[in-house]
Amino acid sequence: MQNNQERNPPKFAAIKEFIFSQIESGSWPEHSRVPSENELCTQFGVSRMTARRALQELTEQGVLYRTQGVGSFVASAKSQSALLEIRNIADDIQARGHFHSAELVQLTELPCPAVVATALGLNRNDPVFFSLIVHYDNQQPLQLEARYVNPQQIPDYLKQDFVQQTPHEYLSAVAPLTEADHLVEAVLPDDFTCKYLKIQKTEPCLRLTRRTFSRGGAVSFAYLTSAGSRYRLGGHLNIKPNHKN
Amino acid sequence: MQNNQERNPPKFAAIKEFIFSQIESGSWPEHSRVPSENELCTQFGVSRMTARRALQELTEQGVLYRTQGVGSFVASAKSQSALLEIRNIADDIQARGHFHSAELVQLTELPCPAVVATALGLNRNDPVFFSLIVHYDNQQPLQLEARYVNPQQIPDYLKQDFVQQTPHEYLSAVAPLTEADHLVEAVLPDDFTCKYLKIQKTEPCLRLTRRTFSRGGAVSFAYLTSAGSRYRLGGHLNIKPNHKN
DNA sequence: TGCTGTTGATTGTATATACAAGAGCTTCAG
DNA sequence: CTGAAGCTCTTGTATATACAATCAACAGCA
Repeated sequence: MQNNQERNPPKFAAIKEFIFSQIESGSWPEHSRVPSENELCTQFGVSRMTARRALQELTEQGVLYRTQGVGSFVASAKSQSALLEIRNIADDIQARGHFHSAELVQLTELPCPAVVATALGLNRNDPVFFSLIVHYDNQQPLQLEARYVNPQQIPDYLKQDFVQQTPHEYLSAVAPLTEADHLVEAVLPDDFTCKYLKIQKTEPCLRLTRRTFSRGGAVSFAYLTSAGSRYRLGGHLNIKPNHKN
Repeated sequence: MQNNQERNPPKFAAIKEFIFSQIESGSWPEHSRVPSENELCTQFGVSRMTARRALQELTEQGVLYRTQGVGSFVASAKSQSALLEIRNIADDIQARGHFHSAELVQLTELPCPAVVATALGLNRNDPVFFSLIVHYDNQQPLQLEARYVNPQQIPDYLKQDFVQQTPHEYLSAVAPLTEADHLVEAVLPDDFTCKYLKIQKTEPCLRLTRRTFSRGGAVSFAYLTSAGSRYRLGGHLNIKPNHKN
């Protein structure tokens, strides 16, 4: 795997990439059927065991699920990534600028996901501003933040610090969350997170959520995703109450 | 997998169990060679692809590692699980009793692991008491606790609640940790955790550590492992400062 | 001694084939 | 109309075979 010197790209890898790209581009939506083993055989001119291996590995990676006697299907985005759907937009807007130890890699407008709508008191599919920020600590990517901003609260938002907090300040800001929010969960990283945090697909991550408020109401909602192993050193995750407002 | 009704136990599974049992019992120590694919073919009277599948899956599970041209070897216990070494003892002592919503599934004495020695102020390989506790919430396994108890502090330990705290109380007790401890990390579950929390190998877990103290010093050290998905409902992880001492 | 090439063992990839098991559908008898 | 039987497609397991790629060890030569 690590010694892949373009010697002889395996056929099953090509099939995997084909299937993954179809899902990634949205051509094959959630829970839709993917070609059966035999169909892949004829499409790619390979034996069934080779086609099978591609489907098998994608299943182990959580991209597909299969049922004997029925077929293979695209797993839900929830099990893959909430960010997968916007990945195609992101590649164009990388590296917008540097602010302290953080980097804004994406800034766009999106229809509001359900979770965010609830958190910000908006309606589903109302427009929200979406930004993606990588936080660094001594040149090492430490945390990926997906931030949704309430457009109705932009004036208040601009008064807040944007990307100027250190990662430690971000983490210590978690405490004043309301009970309705997820506090922390463990997830497998999506491709986006892998890319920016420079980790493997199999390395579990920590995800925290944070809401900020002003007198006018909820201003922003953010997912803060960190590589689990980056926090095994003592002191990083020194959560303490931090009620400033 | 879940519909294993003893219909037709696959041959590759039998080979996997054989290899795993050899490692578990210590017959095949770390980094020792395991039989090659062809050797397993003749030993078990199967084809190479079947023997290969057994080795392959054990490699994916972190039990073995393989090198082309060389062979297959037993992975270090560190990459498997710190609990693997005592798994053979555990099966006998399951379901000792029920205390509220927790179940003590193992109780034994062990040489002190390095991490625990540091946490409790003991020397490496000093004897410690080890207990394994499954916490339930409404019949659903919620958390697996691996608790190491300082034998020198047993009197103080017996004064503390044993398995009578609710999972929520356990989590809220995290706050008074010293900075030297890991607070929270995301890990992939070992076989033990899979078994007791009824989750898949691929579902990432949250792991917290907790130390308890008395006037005499550190009393116990525990790993608290929870299925990540179990805590996505609001309110479970309501961490707040809880300095009772 | 030191280097090179060969050889054998082992794992990686791939094909062709076969049968079992599960799920959905059609057909047909009652 | 209903239920049972059968058909077909799908995935799961298994075999036999072949070649490629990698590594260790050995033999032979300078």
